[in-house]
Amino acid sequence: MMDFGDSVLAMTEKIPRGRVTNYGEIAKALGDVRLARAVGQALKKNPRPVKVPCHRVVCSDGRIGGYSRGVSEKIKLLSAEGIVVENNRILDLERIFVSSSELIKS
DNA sequence: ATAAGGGCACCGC
DNA sequence: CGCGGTGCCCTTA
Repeated sequence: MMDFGDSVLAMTEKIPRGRVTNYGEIAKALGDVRLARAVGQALKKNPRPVKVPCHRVVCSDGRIGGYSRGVSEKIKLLSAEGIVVENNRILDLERIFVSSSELIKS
């Protein structure tokens, strides 16, 4: 059960510290970009805090997106990793962005 | 089994 | 560039 969600969590865990990705990439890594929403659901459900850096997952447009515990907290976590967030937006997104290929790679 | 919601992505205006 | 509407998948009630 929760096979899908588990996969999502696994991908999320593979996101290096100080880097971020978007739901779509994770979805693509799982096979389809349309799974993006489902991905968000999986993270929202309640992954394993700290073990799964769901805060490193943002929107495809570079927006912070949402966060179960509050966007503010998410931004705080990102900042703590050196990720610059301005106006609910990630700066230098492409610089820290992790492609689906990277996620698929183990 | 059916219905509704959700941490989205994409296209069009 | 910004906003709004639509479509997909999965999960929970």
